[in-house]
Amino acid sequence: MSLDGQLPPKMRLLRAAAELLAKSAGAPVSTRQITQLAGVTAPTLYHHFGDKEGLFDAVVAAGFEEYVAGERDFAPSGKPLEDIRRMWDNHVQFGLNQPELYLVMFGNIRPENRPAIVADAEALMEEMLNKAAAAGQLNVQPREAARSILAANVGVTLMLIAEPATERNLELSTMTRDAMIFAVSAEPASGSAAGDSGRSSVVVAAIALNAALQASHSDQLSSSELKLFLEWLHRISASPA
Amino acid sequence: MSLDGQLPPKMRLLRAAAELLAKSAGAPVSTRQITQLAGVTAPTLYHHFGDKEGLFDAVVAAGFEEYVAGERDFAPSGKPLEDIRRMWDNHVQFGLNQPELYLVMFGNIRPENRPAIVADAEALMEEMLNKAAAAGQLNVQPREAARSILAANVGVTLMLIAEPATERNLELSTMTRDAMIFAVSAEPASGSAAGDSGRSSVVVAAIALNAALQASHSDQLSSSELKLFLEWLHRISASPA
DNA sequence: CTAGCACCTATAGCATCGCTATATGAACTG
DNA sequence: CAGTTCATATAGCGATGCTATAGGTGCTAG
Repeated sequence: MSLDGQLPPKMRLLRAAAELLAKSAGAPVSTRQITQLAGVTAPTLYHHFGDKEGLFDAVVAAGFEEYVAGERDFAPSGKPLEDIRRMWDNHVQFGLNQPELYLVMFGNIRPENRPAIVADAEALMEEMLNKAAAAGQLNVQPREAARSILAANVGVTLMLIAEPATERNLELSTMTRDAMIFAVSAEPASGSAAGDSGRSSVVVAAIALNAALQASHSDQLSSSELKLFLEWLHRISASPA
Repeated sequence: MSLDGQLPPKMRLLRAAAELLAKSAGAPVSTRQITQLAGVTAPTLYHHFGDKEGLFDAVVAAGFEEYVAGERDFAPSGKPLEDIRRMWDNHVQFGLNQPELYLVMFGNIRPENRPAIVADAEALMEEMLNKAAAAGQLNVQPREAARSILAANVGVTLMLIAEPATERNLELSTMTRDAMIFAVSAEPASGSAAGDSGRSSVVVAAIALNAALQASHSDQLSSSELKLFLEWLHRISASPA
């Protein structure tokens, strides 16, 4: 009805679905609404997307690419940990800007459904954490750290979405963010009398070396040697604090 | 059909809904399924609960009371922070035991829908944190700490639910849990750090690890393994830029 | 005992939902 | 121009959430 531009119906369906999904606050969006807004009839939808969920997945995928693009845009700050902070903030902002989309992406994930997007988000975070690890700023395995940080990031975003926009307190985000990053980083942390929270420098160095090795393809060791070497490295860096 | 006990229809509807919701993995549950299992016809449902969502809310409320009861059961440990750890673990376990119920409770929360349950959960956590604060073990306001911890707790639980049960790694939970508790506790801490020492390469990391390994007698590797490991480390360290 | 009354439940059906069997048109290929 | 493939439309099926209406059930009052 209003999206009758010259765009191909597939695109019009995507936009219509995204638009309806965005404005209808939580209420279910019917395929008939979508097809009508797109100026198309039902079979067209099912021809292109197979399923209502297929269409929604496509919308989510598009939104996710936008999200990833936003995350990748500002990487080049020299400080990896600072980049992770911005990544966190960007994640939260994305969720608050498009709450419905975000809820579909992260609020309804079920085992068989789609760990795909979550896995991508984890990979993105891990990639950034690898730089921190290579710089010796990481206390734990990048993968574990990425999962942990992302989990907290999602939890905070969901909680912020849940409360009315007027009384959203972003301090919840920054506080949790810094708590997670601090707990994961190899910063001084020192001075604490209780002091077993920081891990030994062996572990930190091993983690750093591991990340550095995987980043640069050193040819000082044969592949079989490297394999064993990495295994030992992993054993060291996985040792309990 | 099978829940024809002498229980009143209202209770039978609740149990039928809970049972169907629990076993149907994510698939939508129809009112017809529920009423049939409860041995009741449609209007009965709407007379008692007004709405399908009303019925689900009742199920959620019942489940939440069970959850709260579980949380309150073991409070009396002398150490508040230890209690919070158990509270966290109990939360995660509840989510993993009844994933569908949990997803309805925490996965779909929208501003107008029901911050009620979340608020209750926050209050529960805050109550426990107040004891920690009274003992001088807290670094921030109990309310903020409660919100932050609960957000991370929900995020972790959702992430664990999202991945197949076979490869669930509970270490994600304990790691995030301890990170949050540590960041909130009255240790020196100081959340955001700025310290960055220059970026390091494979060589630098290897040298660092070498030094660290020789300084501390790690027992993760046998002596023969360690010897070969150090040799390789040396080879890497000696490699040209 | 019966009349009234509030409560609870059943019959039947509406509007809408996601989806599809089938057919028609357009566009490219030989 | 014939044949094939892709894309859209017509019409309708089964299932869904929900309801207008009516029919029992148990009570207390007369």
